[in-house]
Amino acid sequence: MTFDPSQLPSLLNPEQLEAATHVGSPLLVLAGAGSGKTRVITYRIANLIKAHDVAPWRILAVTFTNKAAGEMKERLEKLLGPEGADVWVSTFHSTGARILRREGEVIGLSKSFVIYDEADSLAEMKRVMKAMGVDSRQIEPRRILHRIDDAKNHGRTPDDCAKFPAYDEAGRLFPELYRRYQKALAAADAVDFGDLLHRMVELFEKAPDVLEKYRHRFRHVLVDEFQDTNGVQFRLLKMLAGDGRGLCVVGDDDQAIYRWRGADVTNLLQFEQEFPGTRIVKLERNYRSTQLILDAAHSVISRNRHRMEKKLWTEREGGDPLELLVARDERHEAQLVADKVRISIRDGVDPNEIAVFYRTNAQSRVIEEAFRLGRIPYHVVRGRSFYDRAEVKDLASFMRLSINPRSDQDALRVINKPARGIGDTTVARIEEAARSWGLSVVEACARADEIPGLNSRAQGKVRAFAQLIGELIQVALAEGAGAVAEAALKKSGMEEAFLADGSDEAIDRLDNVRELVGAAKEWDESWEWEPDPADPGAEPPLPVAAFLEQIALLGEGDERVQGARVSLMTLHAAKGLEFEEVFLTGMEEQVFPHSRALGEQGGAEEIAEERRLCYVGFTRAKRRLVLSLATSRALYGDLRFNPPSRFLGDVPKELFAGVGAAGDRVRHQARVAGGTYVEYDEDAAGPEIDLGDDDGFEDGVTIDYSFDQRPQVRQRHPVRPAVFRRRPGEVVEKAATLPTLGMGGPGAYPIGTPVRHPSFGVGMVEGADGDKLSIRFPGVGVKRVVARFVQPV
DNA sequence: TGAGCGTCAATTAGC
DNA sequence: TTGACGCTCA
Repeated sequence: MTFDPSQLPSLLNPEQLEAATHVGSPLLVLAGAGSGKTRVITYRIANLIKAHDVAPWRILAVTFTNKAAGEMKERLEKLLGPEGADVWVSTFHSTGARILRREGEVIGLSKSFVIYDEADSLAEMKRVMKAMGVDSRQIEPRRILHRIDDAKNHGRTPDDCAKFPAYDEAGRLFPELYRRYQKALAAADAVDFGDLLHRMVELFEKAPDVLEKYRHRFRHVLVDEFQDTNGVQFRLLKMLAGDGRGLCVVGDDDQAIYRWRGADVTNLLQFEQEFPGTRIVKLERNYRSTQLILDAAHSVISRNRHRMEKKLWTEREGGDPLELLVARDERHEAQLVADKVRISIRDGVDPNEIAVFYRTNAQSRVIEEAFRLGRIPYHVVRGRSFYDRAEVKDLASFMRLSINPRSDQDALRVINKPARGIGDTTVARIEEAARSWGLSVVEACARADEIPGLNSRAQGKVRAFAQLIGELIQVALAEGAGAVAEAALKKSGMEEAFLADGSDEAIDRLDNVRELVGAAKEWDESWEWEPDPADPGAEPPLPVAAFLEQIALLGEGDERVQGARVSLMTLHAAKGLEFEEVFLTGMEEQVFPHSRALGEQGGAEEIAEERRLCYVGFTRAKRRLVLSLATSRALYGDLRFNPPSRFLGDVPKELFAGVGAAGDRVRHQARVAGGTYVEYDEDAAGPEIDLGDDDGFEDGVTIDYSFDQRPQVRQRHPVRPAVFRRRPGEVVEKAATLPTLGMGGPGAYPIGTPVRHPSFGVGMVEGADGDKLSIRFPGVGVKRVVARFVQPV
């Protein structure tokens, strides 16, 4: 139970030991996949406390996800007992929330500010745009929010942004939108996720004494997944860590897969320059996978440039060869995977130790279907689906109003939920009144009789809403989170409305909100306010407030565990996990690497990131790695024939089982009905594609996949592709061949074909895309119509 | 208010 | 193909 530092040499390998015990200079731990980094971090913390007499509350350990933070806390408490609970282990964002909650008054935040999630922010931005008269169809609110987030990640205020030249309408409006958005947040006493970091910088800059307090307090700062840090996060770290003597960062540049989210690997790559005197420790010994899997992973990742050289090794030599499943199409692929999984389970593999990965969420559908059909228990690992449900958010909004009635966002969300006769017009009048009086929506509602334009019936309903919130406030002041949740559910009429509806869907929703009530009650039982040793005078927050903070920042969290099931997830979601058997599906160009990374806007860095993603996927596997691809795939409504992923080609074929392995030359041959042949050349980066003729079929497409000239798969695709594409969006062939769809009968519509359309008359085919034809009709112009609506003339 | 329909677009997703 | 969104009509 109690940790003894003298045991460390027997618990850790030499590199881990150094990482865990080195003190006196900044420390960068390059921790390869499966090298035991969490172990190192926890032992390091334990060692600081036990061997160096550092008070637990002087240590700050930052992670990216609540899950990681939770696991670390748990381990620490196991190692150190109650003392472990005094270490600040939290995400960047919770750290921000915690400090802002305490000190935010300096920058105009009350102690009860709310945290907006994306949906809240989006709604707020839409309102800002509307108020400014900006057409939200012309300028996407999402895009603006993204830019705001980006600005915050770089520490830029609206004024800073105004200094940059604007290239378009959106750019011209941006600073003002940003400014007004921030103003709206401030008025609502709210912050968004970006603010939790950005405003902390603001706080530290405005109040050096506050910064000094925390800098002095946190003698040791540890950061996990350091490759995922962005600009502000690094800035905050630098502020807190000073010269960096107490700073220890742990990360792996090969697992940097969040550049698109603002993460900047250069934080890691240039850490040494930033903090001279940095000690670098590499953890290359892997405790997870077989050597064979590591070799495969290395063959993929080693093609990236600009990486910190490292190579994983393990004592688990050899291992089972990789497997490659080549399927006709995505359904077949799912089928093959399901079959293999079923066999594994039958042979005794724990379903919880099996995972299926894919690049995009859309791919999960067919896999789920195959699993359902095959009666294989599975679950799809997603983000925070529970708390994102509309009904759950509604109830949470009521709860937020109970501690912060100024949050217009929440007020507007639930003012008519369930429907209580406060329509759009009434809401608009309330908003207008609130604006002119400088009051919040709830405050304005309380003065319903003074709002211009409301008839007495509307006044009554509006006043009742204000009263409802007033009652919830009373409950919040006197009782726990559970009581508030329950009161909100009952008094708002939500429960009644769901029951009155009675449909399966309504009952389902009711179950969800009841679950939130249950979660709040459970929270009340287990939560207790622990004063911070460094700040004993702080007064405890209301239990509801603490609960809401928790769920605002929480992901799926403690997902209710329900028995043995196979996990389905995206590659991104797979980071940090491990499984005995891993199935990596969709190993095709355009799918993985994703077309977005290959297209015009995709550069070398995008491909490199896809490659890292592949590396992450491979290194999740402990014992067995199965890769699969589909030679044809229905995507965005039409059929694509994607060559095998270049990542397959990177893996030496000796690592694969059976004849014909990846890395061989792959040749496709296809013939399209209607006499249209498509030439398809690919550069050497991907396998060689050759779509020729000579399949002997009248229509349909035949594709040969051969590996080293030995035919592996030869099959006829019964569906004829409308168009072949070389790159997304680019029509390669001039003629379009259409599937047999009703009226037109089999046949092609080459360019120049005259056709008749029931409403536009006779026109000439100019092109095709999917099952749509572009046809020029005299006097009408070019129309895109569904092929089955036209007939050849 | 909500169902129904046309249009448009189409990774990844942490807090 | 699917899904989200905004608009119209009952």
